[in-house]
Amino acid sequence: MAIERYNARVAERKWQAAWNGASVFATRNDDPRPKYYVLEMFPYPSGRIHMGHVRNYTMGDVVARYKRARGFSVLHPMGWDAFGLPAENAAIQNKVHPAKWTYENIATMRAQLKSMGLSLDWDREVATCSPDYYRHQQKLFIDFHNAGLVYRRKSKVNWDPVDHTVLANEQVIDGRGWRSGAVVEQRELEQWNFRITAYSEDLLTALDTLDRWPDKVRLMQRNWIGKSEGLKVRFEFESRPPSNEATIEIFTTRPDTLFGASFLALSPDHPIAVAEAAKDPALAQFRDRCRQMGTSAAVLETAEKEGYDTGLTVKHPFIAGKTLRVFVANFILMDYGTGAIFGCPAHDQRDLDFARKYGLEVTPVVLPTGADPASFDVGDVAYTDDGTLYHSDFLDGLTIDAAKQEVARRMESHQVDGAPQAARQVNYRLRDWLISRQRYWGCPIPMIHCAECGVVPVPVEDLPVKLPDDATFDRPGNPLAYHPTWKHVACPSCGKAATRETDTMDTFVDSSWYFARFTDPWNEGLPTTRSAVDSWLPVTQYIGGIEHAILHLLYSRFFIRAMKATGHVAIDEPFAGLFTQGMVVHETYKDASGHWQAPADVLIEDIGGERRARLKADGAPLTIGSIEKMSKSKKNVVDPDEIIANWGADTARWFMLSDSPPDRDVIWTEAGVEGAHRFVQRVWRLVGETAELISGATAPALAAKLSPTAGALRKAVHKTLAAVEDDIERLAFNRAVARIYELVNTVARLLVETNVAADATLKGALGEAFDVLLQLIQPMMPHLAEECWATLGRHGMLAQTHWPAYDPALIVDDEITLPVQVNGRKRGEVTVARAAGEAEVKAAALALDAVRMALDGKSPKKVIVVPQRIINVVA
RNA sequence: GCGGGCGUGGUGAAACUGGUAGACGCGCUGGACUCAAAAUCCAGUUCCGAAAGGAGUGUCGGUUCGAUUCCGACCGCCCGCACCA
Repeated sequence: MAIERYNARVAERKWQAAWNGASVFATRNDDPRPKYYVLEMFPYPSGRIHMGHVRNYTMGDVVARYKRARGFSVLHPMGWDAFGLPAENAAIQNKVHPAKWTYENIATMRAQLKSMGLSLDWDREVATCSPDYYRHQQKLFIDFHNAGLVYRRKSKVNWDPVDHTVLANEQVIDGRGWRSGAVVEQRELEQWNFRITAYSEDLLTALDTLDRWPDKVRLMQRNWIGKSEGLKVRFEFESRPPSNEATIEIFTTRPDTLFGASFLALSPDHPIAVAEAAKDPALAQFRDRCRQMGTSAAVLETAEKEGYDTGLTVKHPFIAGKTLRVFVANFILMDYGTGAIFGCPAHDQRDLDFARKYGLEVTPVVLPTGADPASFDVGDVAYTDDGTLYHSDFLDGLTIDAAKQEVARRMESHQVDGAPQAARQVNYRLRDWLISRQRYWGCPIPMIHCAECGVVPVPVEDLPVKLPDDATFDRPGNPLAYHPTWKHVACPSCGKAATRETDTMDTFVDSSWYFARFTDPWNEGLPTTRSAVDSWLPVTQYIGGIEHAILHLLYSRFFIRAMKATGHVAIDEPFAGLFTQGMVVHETYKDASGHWQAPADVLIEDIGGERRARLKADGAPLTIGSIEKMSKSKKNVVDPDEIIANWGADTARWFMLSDSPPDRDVIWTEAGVEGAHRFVQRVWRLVGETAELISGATAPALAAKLSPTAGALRKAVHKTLAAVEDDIERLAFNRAVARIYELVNTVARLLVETNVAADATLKGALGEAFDVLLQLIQPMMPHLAEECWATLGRHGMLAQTHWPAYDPALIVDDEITLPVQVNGRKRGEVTVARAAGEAEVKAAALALDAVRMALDGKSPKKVIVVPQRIINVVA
């Protein structure tokens, strides 16, 4: 009987409709079963989904379907990170309103995601650009404001001259805007900030509780927060400067090296530097030069340390009569520590470079262990390792740590100009989160500026502050600011004419709480419903790209803390489990004139074992380039729509899971897709060939005494079941796939080699094998699994079926085969009873020909028997 | 510069806490079926060697009965941060 090929196009549409019709994936908040919240990072509606989405959402869907089958009430929602610049750029370039552009993209991408057969609860869909969503974000903003977590301040900002907007520090990469790539300029503007630094310490220490996060991400966040403990030290001026300060305060993490101090350096933006510059034109000039210097990594690396001697001097705190010159230096940052340092050239490379350039004294004060104090000297490399203090008076002989303590102790109790000379200080690299954006397509900041009352929050009953529909995009700058009427309102406090805040929020705000909104997106009155949000959060398993290791994940952690402080949630952390998946990469192809060519237009041939590429259209030879992340610029993209149309969603899903470990990059290849599709057809064919044979033969036959073949099959089936469970729990999808291949190979071989019809117990075992196999495949290839399930005449939909339990008795063997090594090299193997004692195992091993030959009549020095594992004979 | 990670066949990769290196996939080779092709099925496929045997997880050393796994040095690649005092 010929079996028709599996028609993915027809079957996938059919089952998607069937799941939808039965609302299989709609999740109820009042479901009493244990909850499991699996979430993939929601997409930006850029136009079409790409292969990265396919990989991300396939992984999440495997987890969702598996956990559902395991009896959990699974929340698996989807939404749209829908505000942002591309919509506004489209408005400028194509004269289409950002809302229209965005919602059309959403419609396209929703259809694409649905064609993948994802088990999503679409009833909970949210789009961050909808007033139904952002009204609640405005409420959160006001609550944060009232709790002191939002403030406005004039600050030097990173200004993107192409996008005409302010960027957060995190959005400046190598001195360029993260989206536009334009060199960022410095400007002073009144900006709204979230006080993320209020949680610096908590965000840092709580990383230790996130034991289901990758170490790498936790380390990145730890470094980003950048805690350092040190001392703020006040140096007394020898002579008061014209600005009339008595002291300069510096920050140091190395107070132990104070006896090696040879100068002080101030940031060009330090108040004293500014004040001095007002009277010293040369210093003013120097400051201008510093400001013009770029901030890109390339510039900084090559930039020389430069300083300007202010002529001011300060007293050394411990060495009577010693004075230090005060420089303004280009390498001192104003926004870290106090914007001033003391330089100890012997033990800091930058200070050393500076000292050598300006002929300043270099006195080593830390002696490496074992070095000779008489001869130890620092050349052009500062000594920054451990050692013992010397040349340091009362610190001599102390360790670095002890010296730090001693200096702090003495200075804390010593008064200078009416205050302690030093105070212990913890510094963080983390800065507050600047959220003001001068753009239209974002969540309006719900504040009103009144000449009388100052800055007043919009009353909650007036929310949302909606974006005007009739904005225009024909000139640069913020469309909200030059809209003729939108910003003019009455002050909520005094009723007089006032203006709205025209800044909108950074889109990272939108994505900082969407996972909470999913728990009850129907609540019109409040951002969250406490009973829902507290029972669903934290997200059990969050899956997304490593590129969000800092920004999105740190902001979300801050947001949950702020939402807790304002009574919107009870939890401490948003994501209990985090998984960062690798990228989808592809070969690149270039034609003779250096233009990139798309994989769809390329023909790959194997000529004499060498892969060659030609253009499909005219056969022109192409160069095969390196494997890189799929990107439009290199044209090495594969369109998910085409793959799904040609091969089916299940083939795409299976390939995404099978080839590489999920946290590593996966190389998309045509051959790999063909292989995946071959497997789809193979399963279908096996089911088709066997359906009639095993119909009606299941459990009853198993009760009888099994034939050896049937018994062996059952063992294989249950072992695979146990192993795949374990693999999916660890998100080791590639291993699960390999085990499923093995099981299918076993079944296929059995069908070829055995007359199944003659063995009733084997029919039963085979029936069970297919039931289990389809269940194992279901999370990964749900349509195929359903179609096969129906073909076998099983009842109901697989998507609603409970996961089978493996029989623990079947996954252990009565007899085991142990490798036998001689001197650590395998020489043979012995098969013994599982329960065999050490003596018996040893005897069996020594009886092996290979072992006897190796021993050559002598008795072994030692025989190591590792139970259930291995025997090693030491000759 | 600082911090972290990774180097396994032709190739994507397996090998849980030290215990049979290369499971599974791709590719390739041979065979069956076919007038032929596609599809499918069977067999083989780390390297050297006809075989017996030997070598082998970036390189060199160490610990161990036993090392892809642990330790040290080096080489190469990747990622994050970066004048953070």
